Amino acid sequence: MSIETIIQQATLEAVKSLYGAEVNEKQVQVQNTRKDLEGDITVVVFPFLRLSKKSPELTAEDLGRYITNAVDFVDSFNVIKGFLNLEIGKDYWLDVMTESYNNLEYGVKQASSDSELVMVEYSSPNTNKPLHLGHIRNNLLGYSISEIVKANGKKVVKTNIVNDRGIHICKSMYAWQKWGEGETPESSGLKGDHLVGKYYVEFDKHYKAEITELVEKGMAKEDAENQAPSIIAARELLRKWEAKEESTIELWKTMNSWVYEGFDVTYKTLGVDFDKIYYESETYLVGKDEVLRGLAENIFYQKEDNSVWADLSGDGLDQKILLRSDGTSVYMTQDIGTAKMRFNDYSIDKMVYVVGNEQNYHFQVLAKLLDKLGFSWGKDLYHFSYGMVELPSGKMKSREGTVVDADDLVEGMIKVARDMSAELGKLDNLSEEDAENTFRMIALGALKYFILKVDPRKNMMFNPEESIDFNGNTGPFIQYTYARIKSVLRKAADKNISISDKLVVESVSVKEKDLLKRIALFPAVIKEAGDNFSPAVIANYCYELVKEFNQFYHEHTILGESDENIMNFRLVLATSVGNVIQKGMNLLGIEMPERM
RNA sequence: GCCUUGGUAGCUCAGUUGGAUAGAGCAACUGCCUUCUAAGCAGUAGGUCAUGGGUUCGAAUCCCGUCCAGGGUACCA
Repeated sequence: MSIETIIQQATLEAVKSLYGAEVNEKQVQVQNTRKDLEGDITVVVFPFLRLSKKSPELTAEDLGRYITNAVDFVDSFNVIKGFLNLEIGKDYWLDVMTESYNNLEYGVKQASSDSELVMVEYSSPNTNKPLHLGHIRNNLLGYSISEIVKANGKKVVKTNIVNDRGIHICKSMYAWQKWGEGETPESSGLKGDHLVGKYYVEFDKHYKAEITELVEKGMAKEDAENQAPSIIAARELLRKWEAKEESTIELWKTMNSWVYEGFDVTYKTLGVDFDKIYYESETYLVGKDEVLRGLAENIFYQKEDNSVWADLSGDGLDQKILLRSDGTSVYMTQDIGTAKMRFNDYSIDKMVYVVGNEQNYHFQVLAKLLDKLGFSWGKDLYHFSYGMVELPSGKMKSREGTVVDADDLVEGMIKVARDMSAELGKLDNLSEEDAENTFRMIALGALKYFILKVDPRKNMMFNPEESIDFNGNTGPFIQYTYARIKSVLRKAADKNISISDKLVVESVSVKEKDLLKRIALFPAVIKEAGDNFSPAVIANYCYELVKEFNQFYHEHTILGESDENIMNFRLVLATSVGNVIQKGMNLLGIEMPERM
């Protein structure tokens, strides 16, 4: 049980015993004591004043005396205004340290066979262009919350729904047919997804030019957009695809396979993975069947032009189209099919969709539709809605060439890590392979931390000019501290200093106690991150812990300490800090280098 | 128009279920490498928490209004 809970219970008892009144747990506010004041844990007594009918000071005195007597861990107390500050004895802190020292999984709950099964959908790329910075945020968030949910004792299935069909891929296919001259990833030296993306851009260029030309000839813009030769050709390809025309399917398969090879490289670089991948080409017909069933059961209705609609006006939403007048599927239809397949494949207790906040409305509607179709899990789906990544120039737009490509970004960061490392004269005695691996860890640590430390719900700003920092509140700062801890432990081992968790110390200093307070908080932090689906909670926690350790590290010697007990204590403390930050950063998908 | 999310230091961001004097990093300026790794540490400066009201012992936090910005809004995904 955490110290906060113990104090909370004790306060409840105290109020009951002293004033004869029951109070709600929520009225007991327990918090960490301000740094500059005496004490460790503070109880706010204002809520009890009307029960005690005394001044805040006297009420706090009453409670302080009671709690000090009742709880072994509490050594003493002081009162400032309406705040009761309790001092926790060293035994409690030593217990926390021993636990976090011995248990590498400290703070983490293990899943059991009857644990809840959570499916997390993330990434969900289109196959017509490479991944960019926005996808990076999606992938990192999806991977990280999967890890965090696991750490909260749930079973997790990571899934990816690949949007491999539709007009967008046909655009790339058409452009490649027309202007590609048989170019392949091998012949061009381009990564597969970049090659296909190149033809998507090529398509758009010609398409735009055709529209301009038609408009100049006096056609209305809307008509021009529908009658430009390129778009007509792309639609023709889509029709052939749906009719399973052999050469079209063949081309589609080939180009998609190029893209998948490219994506796999990017996923591997980012360190994300999936347990199960779905393809919309395999789910959209399932969705269509479900919609037709809904129509037969009068859940949906059909208009004169044969399009199928859902009326959600009774739920405070609008009319929503589910099948076009030509009978083809829309995005929503596919999501219904995908959901059905998933719930057939797994006994999912909770479904989480990691999708940008521009689709908030879509998922509101999806939940309602699934519910109407009789899927019990429909209304419980959780849309993990994250904000966009903005550039100083505004939104990322592929047409305007303002997208930040995922592969380029990572490549650039590795280069900066390498250069900076050389400048600082680090890692000179490592093998080239080990050094390269470390640069990669640092670069990705910087990128991942930069993205995950901000509240996922908010839009975030990324300035490519200034790029991502390696100093201050960053991933590398945390990795650096970790590497130094490892270095101390290596040196201790070299000197044959054995570390024991049988701790014999007279007292715990203020700085040491601050560190132990943080460590004691770790299980609660994991829970909070899990409850709120927020990697940022973990990131900011790790930073605070590391910052405090760095201050400690500069003020105290560890290996040079003359008192053997104190040296042993500090080695255990350093190890505990190392364990906790490694675990925390791993929940963010960030690897920790032994040296840097 | 309607729905929705946000606005905290020059910039990027934290800020626990309403609690004590508003917190970091970057950028600027000052110190500190013969001391376990200076990707570090210590310090200076920088704030009308968009704005006006309300709720109460107490508001960046909760409620209402206003301004500004982002997103969505029926055959794109």
